[in-house]
Amino acid sequence: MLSLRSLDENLISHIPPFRKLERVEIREILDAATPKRFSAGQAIFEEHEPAELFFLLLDGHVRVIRTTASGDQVIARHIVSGELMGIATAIGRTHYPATAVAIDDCLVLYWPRNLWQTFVEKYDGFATETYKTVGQRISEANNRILELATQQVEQRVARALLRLAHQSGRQTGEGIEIDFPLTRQNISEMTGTTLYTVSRLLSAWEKQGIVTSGRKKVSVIEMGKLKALAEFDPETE
Amino acid sequence: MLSLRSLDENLISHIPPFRKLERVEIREILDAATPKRFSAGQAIFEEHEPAELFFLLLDGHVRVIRTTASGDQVIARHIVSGELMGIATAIGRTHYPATAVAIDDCLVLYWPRNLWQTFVEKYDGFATETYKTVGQRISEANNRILELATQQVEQRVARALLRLAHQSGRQTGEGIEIDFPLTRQNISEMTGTTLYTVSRLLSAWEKQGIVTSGRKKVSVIEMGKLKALAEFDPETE
DNA sequence: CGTCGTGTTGACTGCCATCAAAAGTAGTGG
DNA sequence: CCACTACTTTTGATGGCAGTCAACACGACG
Repeated sequence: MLSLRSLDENLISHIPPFRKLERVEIREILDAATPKRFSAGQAIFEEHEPAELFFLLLDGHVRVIRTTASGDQVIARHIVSGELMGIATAIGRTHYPATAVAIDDCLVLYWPRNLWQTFVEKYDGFATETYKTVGQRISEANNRILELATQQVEQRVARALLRLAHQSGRQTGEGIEIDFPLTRQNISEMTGTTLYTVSRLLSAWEKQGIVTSGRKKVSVIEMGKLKALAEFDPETE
Repeated sequence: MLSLRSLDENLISHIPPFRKLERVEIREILDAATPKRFSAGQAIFEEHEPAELFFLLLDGHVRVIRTTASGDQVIARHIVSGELMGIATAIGRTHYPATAVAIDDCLVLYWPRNLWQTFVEKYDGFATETYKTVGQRISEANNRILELATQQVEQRVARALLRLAHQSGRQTGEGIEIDFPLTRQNISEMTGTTLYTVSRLLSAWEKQGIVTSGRKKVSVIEMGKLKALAEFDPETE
């Protein structure tokens, strides 16, 4: 675990938005930052709150959640270490559009909103890199729309697992384990289905040796077969 | 219809990204622009093409479409006059993420990609306003994900119609008519359903006096009732 | 050892996709 | 002006995917 005291330049020098900066500049940025720990389950910021701060996740995993009027939850995305979050202000939003919850113990840095403008103007490459991030998130969102609109539940769940394995996977003896706690319910909230259906799919896949799973744990064993399921198109069959 | 010759400052002076600019600046921007007409059905730019240009729609309606590997189409959004489009470059994309097709006859202005950077740096408010636009599109995308993941087809179609009526509605004697050609198939591609289901819904609603519809035409008569359908939540009933 | 959160499985249901066929609407050219 | 064609829309019949409900099993943790 990273310590609160060791805010040295190496911490963020390799992260895209800061990569092109001089050590002095990184020093400035770190001096302006406040580090904070969040323990598993704690909310880092809440939907509809004024976006006073923006964050950089240094360690841990964060789930970004939106809730409907009727109480359904949808997981918008997962944030892994090295990513910025709560950057509503970058895109002209004054309030957070979603809630961010620490999945495991997290270490974040944060800055007041008004420093965003400074960073953009003062630090070369910061704007470009963060807008690239924004662009990627738009793409992701549009891809999800495409999936939800055109694919079957089985394909969507397969894709979700592939993305998680790719993004937060840890190689183990057996296969690739998703390295944060993940319930059937969580998966259903990522894919617009129910925990029952996810449970049935995982059971079936486990029988075929494609995945193994336990309580809040999922590992992908046969990447290839899972990819096949994700790309399977009943029309062309 | 606007003429190609009448590129005077009033054309764009009221549009958000340009609103704060001096007449001289607007003149510069217009002098750098190329106007072009597209007739109904023509593609303005295509998915996966390098994003060499960015556009401003001056008149007409544009549909933004994505196509899956299996040939399904999804309508990402509609663009109405006064909106920028093809601004992939703003968010660090080098290629267009979707295809834009003229729904009716359209008049657009376009600029080469490399002028984007100039606009952002030189013209005050341009960056802020366009990033606000980007932010709105992210919100829209996330809202659609929420809808697709949690709502029934009926609610999604109701919402889609409400949005269209709001965005491109024209008050008529009877109600609010969506002022561009719109088929059942189009609506189904906006909502992730089939043209059959949309047809059934519209028929049912027409019997209840909520909408009227004809070939490629839909009008909303009873806004209130349609809103009720859009918000109806089986769980709280 | 009891409790609570999580996961599994079976039975049932219903929404909505799919398929098929026919009717309505524009636009075209003879 | 009408026949012809292409597209759009409607409606019925059918079936299946996946949601819902219920009951139970399992594991973690105090």
